[in-house]
Amino acid sequence: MTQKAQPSLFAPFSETDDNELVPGYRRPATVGVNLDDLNEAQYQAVTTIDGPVLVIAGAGSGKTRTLVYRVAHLIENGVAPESILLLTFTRKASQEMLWRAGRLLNESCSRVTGGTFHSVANLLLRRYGGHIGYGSSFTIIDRADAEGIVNLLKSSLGFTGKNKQFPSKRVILNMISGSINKSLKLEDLVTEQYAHLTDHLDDIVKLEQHYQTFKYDHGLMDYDDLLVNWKRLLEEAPDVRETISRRFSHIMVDEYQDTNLIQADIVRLCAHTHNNVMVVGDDSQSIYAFRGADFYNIMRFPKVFPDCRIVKLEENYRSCQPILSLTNDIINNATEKYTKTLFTRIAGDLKPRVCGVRDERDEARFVVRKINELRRSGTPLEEIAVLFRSGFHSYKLEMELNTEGLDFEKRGGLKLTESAHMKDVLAFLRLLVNPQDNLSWNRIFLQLDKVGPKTAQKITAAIATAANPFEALRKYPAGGSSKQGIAKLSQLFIDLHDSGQSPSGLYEIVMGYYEPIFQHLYADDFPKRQKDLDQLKSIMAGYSELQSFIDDTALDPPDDSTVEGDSGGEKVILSTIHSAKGLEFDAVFVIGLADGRFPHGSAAQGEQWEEERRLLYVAATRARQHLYLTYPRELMTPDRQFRRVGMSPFLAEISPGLYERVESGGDTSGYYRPATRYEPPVLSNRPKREKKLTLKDLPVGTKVQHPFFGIGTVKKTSAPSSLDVLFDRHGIKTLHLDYAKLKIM
DNA sequence: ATATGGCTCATTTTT
DNA sequence: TGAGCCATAT
Repeated sequence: MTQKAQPSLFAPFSETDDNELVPGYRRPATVGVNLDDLNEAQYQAVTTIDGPVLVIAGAGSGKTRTLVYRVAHLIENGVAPESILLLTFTRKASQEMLWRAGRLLNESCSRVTGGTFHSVANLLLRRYGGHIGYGSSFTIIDRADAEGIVNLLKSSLGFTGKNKQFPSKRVILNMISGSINKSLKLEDLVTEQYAHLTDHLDDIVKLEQHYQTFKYDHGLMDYDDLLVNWKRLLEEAPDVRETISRRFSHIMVDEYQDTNLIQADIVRLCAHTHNNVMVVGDDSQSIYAFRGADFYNIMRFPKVFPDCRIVKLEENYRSCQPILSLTNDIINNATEKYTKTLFTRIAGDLKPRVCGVRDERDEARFVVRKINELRRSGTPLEEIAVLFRSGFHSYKLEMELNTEGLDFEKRGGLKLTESAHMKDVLAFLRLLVNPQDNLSWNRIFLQLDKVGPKTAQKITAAIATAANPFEALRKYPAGGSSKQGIAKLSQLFIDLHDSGQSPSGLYEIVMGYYEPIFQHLYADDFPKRQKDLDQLKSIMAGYSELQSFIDDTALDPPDDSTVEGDSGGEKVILSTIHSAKGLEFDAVFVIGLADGRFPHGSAAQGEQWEEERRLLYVAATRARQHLYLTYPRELMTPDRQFRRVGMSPFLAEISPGLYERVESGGDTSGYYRPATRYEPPVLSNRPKREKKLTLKDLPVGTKVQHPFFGIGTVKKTSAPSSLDVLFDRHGIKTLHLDYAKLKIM
């Protein structure tokens, strides 16, 4: 279990180590790596101290180990840990890597700088960015905020949802981000990749311009700006470029196939004084093309660094041969491939299992049963992972795990800071840092009674441009019904301003104001949400600067597991495939391998299709010993209809000899019928599993159990068949008897 | 004119 | 679950 000791992954810069290479640094006698553990190719990579190195590495070939060992080797050879920069791609992977490094390198590791491109960009811009563009007072916004802005703009520009064809805000943001990362004009990107949207080109371009202006006007920055500004900083401020390049004498990049052009440029610029760069990548695992990643970066690397050394890692140290044969087969079906045949010496002859299941519920039960079997035979829960294409594919499984009492940790999907109540609280704090932050103002006004979108926008427009928005708010001539609310709000900001408190002190003041609103707004489930806020409080306690807290929450949102900490440890990992990148597990389930779900329904033939295939490759190569691939034969559509679906084409392509088929079997509930005699079920004709409950069976005060919400008490019933139940952990829920699977306790 | 509640519909992936 | 739309309440 990875535990973050501090909110940031970094060895932060201290005020004194500004640019000179830690004079007087004495290298440790040894940091304790044994290079005999390495194979020839790994040894080459590890022991190269100077000059550029390109490492082409297959799945499970010990990339991370190679990188960590190299760090150790560098330190043993007199390189100061402070001057090593380790760039990785995803948060989880970078945590995992630093954790491994920590075990090996002990105290030396805490002095290595490491993290994602975005967090390092933030660090450097904060420190050196004053020279350029934005200056130092901006608020970094996350995806959800960016969507909010686009939303706002869509309505103010008159692009309402009447036009079904108009792309969703998410698609628009992907386009904007894609065009930046690929250094393409938005127009070109649309014609190339979103041909079906060419009709809306003008609107999209207009929206994009407004989006950029909006951000600039309100001192906001999104993820892409971070990288763009980092690059600008390096290009346009020679003294800073010099300083940074000297500061980090050795740069290493993991998952290089996932970098985009900007990131490749950044690496080149950072290394310009020494060329001590080592990048590690695998073109078969490129799954971020949708946001501008370009695996030709790998091909280009030798051109950018002409004297570079190329090392290939082809031996797999992770999976047993049957798994490897299957994953090789997946990637061999690719239309465009760069040959690299992996082999292994790992023992194990268990073939991967492919299992067709009736529907998601059956799938969930199958997975839970297998998890229990694995656990009985000695596999710890945290060595078992269930992977899927999209966040919501695991909902059924989550319910099933809950009823079984199995703990799980979900990765990917909604972050803590993306939930409404967290954004509410953060909005107040953000305004203290950046009073121009229009979005946060808007959010806060909307909380007030008798204030809707129109009024909120009016007030925001009136004050956010003022020199002192707080003062402007105090003087704002609020009309009739909303007057009191605004006065209270104004008073809050005066209190906050006068207090001069630490972040946790500010939190207390904000909560004094927000608590009643909070309980009113989320009347049905505020107890559960309250826990999140308590977490926020404990996180904030670790900060002395509000600004750095705001930045970290945008870039590196805390997840529940790191904060709750000592909740027992043993947890199954549920993860989107994208978030599972770079990790490995003894047993892996890949679920939802149905046509239309994987590959994702809108993936076109061609490059998108190939990326989906690589995605399956990434998923399957996470497994060490046990690999299960399941596909439901029937899925629920959004309108609660069941639809028959086929097996994922990728699964169908695999030679049958490479896997073993298993039946989902063992389902004793009686409603399972063999798939051979399949008939499209009609909901009302289904055999009833239990006698149907009516309201007469559930008078007020009855204790009931719900598969997801747990145990609760009936508070109110209303004809014909709905009832309010108070659950311990989820507050009051209104349930419908026809759908809710309630049991009387 | 604006706020609010009920209804319908669709729902990628990440920093 | 949220976002958009429409009808009704204030």
